[in-house]
Amino acid sequence: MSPPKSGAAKAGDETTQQRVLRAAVRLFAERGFHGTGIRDLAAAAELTTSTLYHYMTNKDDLLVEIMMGAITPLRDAAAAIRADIADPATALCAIVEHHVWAHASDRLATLVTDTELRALSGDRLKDVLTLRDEYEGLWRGAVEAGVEAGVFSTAHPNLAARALLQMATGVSHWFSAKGRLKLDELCRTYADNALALLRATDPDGKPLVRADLNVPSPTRYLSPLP
Amino acid sequence: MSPPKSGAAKAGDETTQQRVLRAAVRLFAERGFHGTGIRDLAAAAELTTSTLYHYMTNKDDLLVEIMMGAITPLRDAAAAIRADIADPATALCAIVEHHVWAHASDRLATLVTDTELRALSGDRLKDVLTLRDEYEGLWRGAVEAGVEAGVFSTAHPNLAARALLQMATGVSHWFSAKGRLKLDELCRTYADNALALLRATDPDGKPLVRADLNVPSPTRYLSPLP
DNA sequence: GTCTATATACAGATAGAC
DNA sequence: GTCTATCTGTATATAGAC
Repeated sequence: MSPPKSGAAKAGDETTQQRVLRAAVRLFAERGFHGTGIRDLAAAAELTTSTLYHYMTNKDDLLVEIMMGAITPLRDAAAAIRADIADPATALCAIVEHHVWAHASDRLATLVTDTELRALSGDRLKDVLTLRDEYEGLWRGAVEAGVEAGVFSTAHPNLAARALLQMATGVSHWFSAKGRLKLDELCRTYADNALALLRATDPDGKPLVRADLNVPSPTRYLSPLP
Repeated sequence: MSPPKSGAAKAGDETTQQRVLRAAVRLFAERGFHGTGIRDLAAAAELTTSTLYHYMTNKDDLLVEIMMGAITPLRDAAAAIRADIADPATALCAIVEHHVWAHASDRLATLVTDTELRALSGDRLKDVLTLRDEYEGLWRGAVEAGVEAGVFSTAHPNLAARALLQMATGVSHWFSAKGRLKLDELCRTYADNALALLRATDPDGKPLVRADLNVPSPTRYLSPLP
């Protein structure tokens, strides 16, 4: 009930915890988890190391927090898309586009999530892996649904799903908002690439392209921010 | 001229330097470069830390050596394929298959190469990046050649090339020789996926599949081992 | 909530005997 | 070529005053 002592006054202001998370995401992405020291982290968040420990329990848990925060909305969005959209080609496009959109617009957090799994072990690793496996399962399911419906044609559906996922995840390695390519055009192109790779066809056997479909905007399935 | 004091007697034996490299590849892949200590490295190579330094200059250069050793043969093979094979679809398949073959059969070294670039800086980073950019350029060129010949159809050839490369590189994250999928079948599937993604067609406009082509074996373009 | 100061362990790398 | 011993710096994390 009492007003906060510092910051967080106006809406849109960043809490100290968010500042810590943002600094960690940037440094973990630039230098890697083990390449980032507590002192680097504290300096980037403009805190002393002791104060830093007031806002986190330890470095490992900070990484888990970043990863969970990146994967959970992806899984929720993919689950919602599969529940909402019956047409396999449209659903797959929506999943691909949401994934690409997230990896481009939250590039560093997704990059950390995809590259620092080996820094974790034990229960922390298990928790993140469980979530990630759920998410991958939704991709596999989307591909399989299309194969069963006769819309997709691929010799190894599971292999294709993994290939598509890794292709789309790669966006976080190079995307720049300053580049020539607009975000929505990028998403559409990856959806088209996915349909092509799966040799998607309409009932007449004609190759299916994204423009034939009514794919919802990638921002449609945003999770409410914490 | 004098016989070596220890090991390296019979052909097929491993020199101490090779043992160091092998240990480094395994540990860097498992724990990451910064997650691997000099002591871990020495223990894995069954040496003391001092003796380890007799076989390497320092940890950074060891990483560079691993990366160069992984990328150089890939670049050489892709360059040879582009020089040898005029047909764009066949050349692209050969490049994809060689890449997948290398990433599956030398999984850990390629994984390290693809994930630890950020551990390098300065000239060391520049050297590796130069080589990697050359390699990526060969992929781009192969895709563009097919687009210009009217064999491939894609809205963003450069984007497609990068997507294909990242898709194929992903193999090093999960492949296991013990799995059900045979290596040659894996290579063929990725080549087919690549043709599909590029919407490759024959002169009659019929979708092209890998079985229509005369693709050389991935082992055809092996570099002689050092 | 924020600080100074520090505990304790380990990092990469080397000296110098044999 | 291999060893024991060690240098020097930095790692994560905490104690305890304010």
